[in-house]
Amino acid sequence: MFDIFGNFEQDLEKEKKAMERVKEAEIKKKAKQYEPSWEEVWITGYPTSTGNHKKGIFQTKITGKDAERLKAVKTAIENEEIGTEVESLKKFSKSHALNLYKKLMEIRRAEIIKEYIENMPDNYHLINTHEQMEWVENMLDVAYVNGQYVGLDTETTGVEWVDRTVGVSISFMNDTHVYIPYGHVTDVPQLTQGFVSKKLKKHLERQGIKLILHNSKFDAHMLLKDGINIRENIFADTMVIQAILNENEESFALKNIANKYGRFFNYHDESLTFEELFGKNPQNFIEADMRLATYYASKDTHLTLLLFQWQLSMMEKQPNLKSVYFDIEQKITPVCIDMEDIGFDVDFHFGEEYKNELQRQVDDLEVKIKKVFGDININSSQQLQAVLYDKMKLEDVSGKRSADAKTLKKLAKKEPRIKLILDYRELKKLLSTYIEPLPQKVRPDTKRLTGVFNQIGTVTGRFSSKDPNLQNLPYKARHLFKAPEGFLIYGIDYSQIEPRTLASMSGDSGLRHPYLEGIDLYATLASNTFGLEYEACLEKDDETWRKSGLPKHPRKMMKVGLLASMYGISVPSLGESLGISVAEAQKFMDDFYKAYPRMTEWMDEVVKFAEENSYVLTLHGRKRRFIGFKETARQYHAYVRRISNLLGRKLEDSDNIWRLEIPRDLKRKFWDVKKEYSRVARQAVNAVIQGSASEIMKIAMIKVREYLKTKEGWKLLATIHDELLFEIPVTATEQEIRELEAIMIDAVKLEVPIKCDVETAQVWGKGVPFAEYLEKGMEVFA
DNA sequence: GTTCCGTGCAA
DNA sequence: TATTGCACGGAAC
Repeated sequence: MFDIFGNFEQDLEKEKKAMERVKEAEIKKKAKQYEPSWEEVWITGYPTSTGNHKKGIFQTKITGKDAERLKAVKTAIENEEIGTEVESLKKFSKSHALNLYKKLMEIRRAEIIKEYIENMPDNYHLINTHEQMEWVENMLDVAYVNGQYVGLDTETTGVEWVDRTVGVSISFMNDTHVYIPYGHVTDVPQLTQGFVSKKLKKHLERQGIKLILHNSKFDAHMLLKDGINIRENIFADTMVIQAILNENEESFALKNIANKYGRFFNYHDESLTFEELFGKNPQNFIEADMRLATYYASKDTHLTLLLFQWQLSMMEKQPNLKSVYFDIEQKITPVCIDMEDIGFDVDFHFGEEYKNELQRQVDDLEVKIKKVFGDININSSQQLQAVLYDKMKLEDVSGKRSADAKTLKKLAKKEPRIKLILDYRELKKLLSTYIEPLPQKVRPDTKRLTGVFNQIGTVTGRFSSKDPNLQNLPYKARHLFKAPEGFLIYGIDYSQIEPRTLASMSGDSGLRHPYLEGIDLYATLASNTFGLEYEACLEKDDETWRKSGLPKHPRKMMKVGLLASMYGISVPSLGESLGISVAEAQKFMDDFYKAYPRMTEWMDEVVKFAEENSYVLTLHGRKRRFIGFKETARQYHAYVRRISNLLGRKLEDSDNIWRLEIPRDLKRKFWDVKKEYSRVARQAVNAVIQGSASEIMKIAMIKVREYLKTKEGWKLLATIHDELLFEIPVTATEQEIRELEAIMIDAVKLEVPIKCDVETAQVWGKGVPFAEYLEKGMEVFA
């Protein structure tokens, strides 16, 4: 009986399923015939023949660059610049769109090239005869005699040390712009490199000619290979000036600056970049139509001259900035060129030995680690996380499954074998980032290792360094660099330059006191903050502070504490880094600020200034701008007032916002604004101190360069923020070294004395105090 | 090949 | 939930 019903039910079920299949088939058929709309393809998506939903292109995961490309393609198709190139929009996928982007760029490029050639301005000239060269020389003469600006730029085979100049463009104030090729691959006649170099050398090295370039260091290095030294005549570098006018600039490429500000100097052009025109391979430029090359090259110097004149007018309105450029940055450029040209002497023998030794140790550790943690790639944080947190089930102390050194050190307390990974990381980093690659990066022509120093590499005024970064070499990697036979390396560093700057600028007599008296800064600060005797705060006294109940040695606390106040650290972070409780950290900072009221007041004033002006000023008038801070500050203070009203009392900095009895939504909004406000407030105070200290160094470097000109064989090798490195003949006298030190000390007059420490070394990083070297002689290095 | 992320070095 | 930087290796596209 049940069977019958069972069968019946089964039949019914079959029937139902059959009908569903028909329905599905119909849907599929419909979907197959379905032609998605333009909107669906890009934005909303549409149903597919398999019954799934096809996502719109913008609904899929897209990286920033691709998003831009896709938008460009969409717009180009909508404007009928290109077609979709598919029969059905169903075939229009993201990858198809990205392919279309390449085509689109190709079409635009061809279009622009054609246009450039057709519309060549009649004041752009190709120079390829002796008569024309004579004409150019005449104009250079006139410009020199009349003190007129001369725009200058080189075209090259690339940006490496092995690359060479293939042509030079020059722009004159009479609106004449020329390109002189000598290394192109072309049927068009060219003057020879030797001829052009000889002629240009005569004019470009003439003392006082006012050369205007964009990224002048590059051209200076390139021209030097043809025997032309322009570094003394770089009157203005428009890239550097732009950084003084706006340190927040997204891109300092000439074309980008021109596109952004061109309307202010009557330059209307959606100019393409070199890469957009010629692709990544410089060879394409060298082989390009000479008319196009002339157009492109001439336009660059033309543009540079126009940009400079606009920048000059902007600096006239802000005299501080004008002097920051002409008194500091302009004169720093040749110092950079010197350093980049000289470089370090490398100890290849030591490098080879050390490399092999490190390699052995790394291999050894790798074997041990794989035995313990399995066959994983130790360099992969992802794989390491999986082993530590999933396989070994270690406690996630960071809350983020971190595998960084800080976290691993904590984990190592429960699992000592993690120490192997820490050791591996340390040695592997040293080997693969420094010891192995650095010796290979020496310049082929000089066999010395040169880096690039960027005078506008930071928003505060400090230098940055790259290729390689000579400012962050670990101690052990510094040993790769030595003084050549007959020379010594000298390191002269400013002692506590940032605290001194703070003491000077804030006018806090308490802060100035230890410097004026020549006693220990941190012990003095600790003495005043904790109310202990000065003597008890020196680190040789390890007893008094214990009895007083302080959590750490007061001098050590003070070192971190002062740094904390200059960086604007949060109290919990200070507690963390000192290993004390938040309450203890809070009390510490309260006491510190109370002991140095003028310093505290000054910091508040800096923030207040930033709130009112959206920028702060350094000692020499450099600006650090915080766009939008006025508004952030307004919102922040409005929230503080609102919350204070709700609480019926003043909201304190030490209040924990999350524990207050106010609406949750308000807490979140306040938290976000406060975060941004505090971040900028920290940056503002730090920018004044760091920026002013960096100016002292820059001014010192300018004066040092003049001094070195009077010495045979003395070289400035590098700047590491508060330190200068020199290569100096062993024959140098104490008197001479003291003169050099004095130049740094006297570079800028502060309200406190400035002090330097001098170190002498044969190998970088293995130096001894100068006094010790004087006493013991070369023996001291044995 | 490009780009992002995590990590780690310096003052 | 600390300022300013740059380089490397892995991973995803």
